[in-house]
Amino acid sequence: MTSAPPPGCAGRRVRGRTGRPRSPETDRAILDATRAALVELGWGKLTLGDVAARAGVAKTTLYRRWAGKNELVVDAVAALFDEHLELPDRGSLQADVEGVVLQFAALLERPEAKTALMAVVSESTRDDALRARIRSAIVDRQKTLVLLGRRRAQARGELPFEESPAAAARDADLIFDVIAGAVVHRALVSGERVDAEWTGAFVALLLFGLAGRTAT
Amino acid sequence: MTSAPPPGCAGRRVRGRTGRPRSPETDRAILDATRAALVELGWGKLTLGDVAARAGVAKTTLYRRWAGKNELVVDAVAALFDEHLELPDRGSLQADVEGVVLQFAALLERPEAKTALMAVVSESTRDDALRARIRSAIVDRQKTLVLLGRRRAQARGELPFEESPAAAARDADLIFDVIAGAVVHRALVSGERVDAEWTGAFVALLLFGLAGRTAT
Amino acid sequence: MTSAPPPGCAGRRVRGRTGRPRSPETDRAILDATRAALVELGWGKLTLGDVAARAGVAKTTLYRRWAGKNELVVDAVAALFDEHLELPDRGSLQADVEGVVLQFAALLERPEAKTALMAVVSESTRDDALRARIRSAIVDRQKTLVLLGRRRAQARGELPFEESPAAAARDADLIFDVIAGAVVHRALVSGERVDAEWTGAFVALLLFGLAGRTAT
Amino acid sequence: MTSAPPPGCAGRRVRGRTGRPRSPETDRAILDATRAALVELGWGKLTLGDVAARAGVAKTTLYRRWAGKNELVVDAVAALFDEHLELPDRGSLQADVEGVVLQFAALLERPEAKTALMAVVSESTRDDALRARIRSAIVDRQKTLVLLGRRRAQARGELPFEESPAAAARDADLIFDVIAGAVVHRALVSGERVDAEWTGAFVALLLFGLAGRTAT
DNA sequence: ACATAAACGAGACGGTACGTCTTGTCTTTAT
DNA sequence: ATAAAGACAAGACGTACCGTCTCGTTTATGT
Repeated sequence: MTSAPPPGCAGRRVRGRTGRPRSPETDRAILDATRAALVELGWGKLTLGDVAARAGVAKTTLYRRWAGKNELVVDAVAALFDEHLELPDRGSLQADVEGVVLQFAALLERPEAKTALMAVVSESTRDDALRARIRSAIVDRQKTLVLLGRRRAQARGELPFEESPAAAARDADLIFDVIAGAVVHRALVSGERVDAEWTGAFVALLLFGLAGRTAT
Repeated sequence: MTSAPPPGCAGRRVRGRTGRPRSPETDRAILDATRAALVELGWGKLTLGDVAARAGVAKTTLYRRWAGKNELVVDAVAALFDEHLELPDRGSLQADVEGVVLQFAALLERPEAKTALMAVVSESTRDDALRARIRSAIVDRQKTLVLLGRRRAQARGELPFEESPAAAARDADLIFDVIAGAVVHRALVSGERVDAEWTGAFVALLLFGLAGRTAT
Repeated sequence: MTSAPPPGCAGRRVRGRTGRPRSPETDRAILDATRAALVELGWGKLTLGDVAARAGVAKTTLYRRWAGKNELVVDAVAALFDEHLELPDRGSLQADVEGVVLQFAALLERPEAKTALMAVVSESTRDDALRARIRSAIVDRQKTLVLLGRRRAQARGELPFEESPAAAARDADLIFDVIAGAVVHRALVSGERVDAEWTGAFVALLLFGLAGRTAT
Repeated sequence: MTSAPPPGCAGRRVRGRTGRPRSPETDRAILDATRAALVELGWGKLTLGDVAARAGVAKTTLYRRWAGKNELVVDAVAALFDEHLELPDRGSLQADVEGVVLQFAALLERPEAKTALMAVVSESTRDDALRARIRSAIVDRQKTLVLLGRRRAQARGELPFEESPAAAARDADLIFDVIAGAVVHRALVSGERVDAEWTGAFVALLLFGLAGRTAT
């Protein structure tokens, strides 16, 4: 999960060849400014006029490329996920899961990710286009980690192969929601740190279950 | 989780006995109007002026009792949680968990809960007072369900007693984050329905773990 | 123009004899507070809540006695005119007029009089009741000075007796408007000081006219 | 006093050449709306939001050009003075003065002038910038009429030439305060009409003085 | 002495306007 | 054609006062 494909900013249509071309540096400057503003102001106080000023860019330019605050922030945050999530092989399913949990937790400690993630999710509950954008820019990218981890565990013999592709997909979705959900809830709703101790306890629960732990 | 203690709206200080007392009907009218406005407009478009108008109340009156949008919405949503979450004894740990998961999912399908919950969580990442308010008004109330469920399961012999109060508290927190997190993530981030099938699979995973399921 | 009749605050009706009587000190405290607030804040920023607070009195008490800002300020300012305008006999018409002009100018240098006078006049252009109140509380009191001065000048032989009472009244009104108008305009509109030099030139003009001055 | 120089609205600074220029029609629309609102509502009830709505303009646009109610109203009223005061040669000093007095009186019968003039004068007692604005926008323009009238009277031999420029200026100021003050006081404070009869008596007094009238 | 009734303080209340801010569009000049 | 600057209409923001109201308390009578 390293080389990001073009951020796919919504307003960008395939253009004719005439006219002054859009500066690609401008894209970067705006996204950087967005992240910086998120850190300082949070979602609620973030304004597009302020982002434009920070980026040294006219508001017009900003609106030419993104439809609004939501779209801009999704793109700005998506880049963070691309840069910071990966799944090196740590030799066992348990170690792999613990690794990705801690990585995800580190990401969620960044103020720009923390604030923005919940905010855009909140907005997406009333905006289908936004939900789709979040799914493709953020959720689906994370989900590949689950698929990769399972494939490795299956190769090691830690997990059985699935009976059908449909069951496999359902199961991956479930595991993804449990892992991502637990980490997000711990970090943002409960407001507690996701440290090694909690991670260990969580992965134990995930692998062996409430009942399984009892038996152990 | 039925009889709600007074909603504890923050602005209400212990006052002297002089002056006209605040009308308690006004409190209710404002909270009802807030929920109605959330359904229609969502968090982003919600306006305190609009809430005041719906409640047939002056903006001043509203600001006299709540410091802002966040505080108001937390109280308005907290009431929903109080009214709609309970844990009737269904005879087994598995049935109890499935019951509460479905109940929680039904709550999260209400548009006012959906939008508002994530929005205030997002804001709480930059506002400690708000986080405390959410914790006491929403999170802690839900957490009692976990404690109650565990006590029952222990009474039935499904779960062992904890070694220490500290360990018990840590474990309850973990279980709570896993259940609530998974349901919220499924419903709001992944945007999929939390139906009986998913619930069954999730509870199986929770009870027996990835490894345990394999063995079964 | 010394012993003021009761300030005649509008709201005071003849009451039954039971019930707690209104405190006369409260009247004074409110009028004093009004003048003090006028000095500090001016007409535009003056608020009745602030006056009440300064007087150590509840807003209700204030509204029980005066209908609003205008009425209150007229009464507060009228007292100033009562206290500060009089016409000692200085031996000649010229000296008498110069004396009253300087006295009036001194009054208009008080910030509370300055601001309040023009403000209530402005309001009175759209409020007949207020105009009547100003006339009886302020204008008529000043006008008696003109009548007194003319009587003295006639006794000295400086001015002839009028042919008819109607002509006498018209002439007194004219002289009053010229004197008061010139002083007010100089002091408040032109914003220049009314000093001995200007007063001398003005009274010379008033007595001898543009043409008469030329001849002299 | 016909062709008005640019109204000189305070907020207008010399700007760079980029950016959308301010619409000059907007200026006119706002000033017209201000006068209309003054007629209907008077100074006290006049609302900048209402003015903006009448002018079909956003409040922001209004505040971009004027600092507040006072400044706006001064400019709106100044235009009236520019349009309605002039001094055609009527052949004699007496006729000239009577003409300008009646003209000024007609102006002061307009409700927008009546209310607004005293109100801004009242505010100007606490605001030096406002006083300066009134002086340059209204007072100084009127004063030129006095200068013009005197020059004509001197040319006709009705008045002598002044000994020094300083004395000339002092004298013009005095005459201006007497004429304007008397008319304003008669019209607004005493609340009586300035008709031909009063005007005749006033101009006679002005030309010949209290003593001079007696001799005649 | 004891009721009656108004005055009084405190402060909630429904309104209205404030002056500022942000949004997304539009219009200009400059590159 | 794109960029920067900034005007613009729209409308929400949170605050301040308005004038009214509802309380509980106090202070004069009139019995």
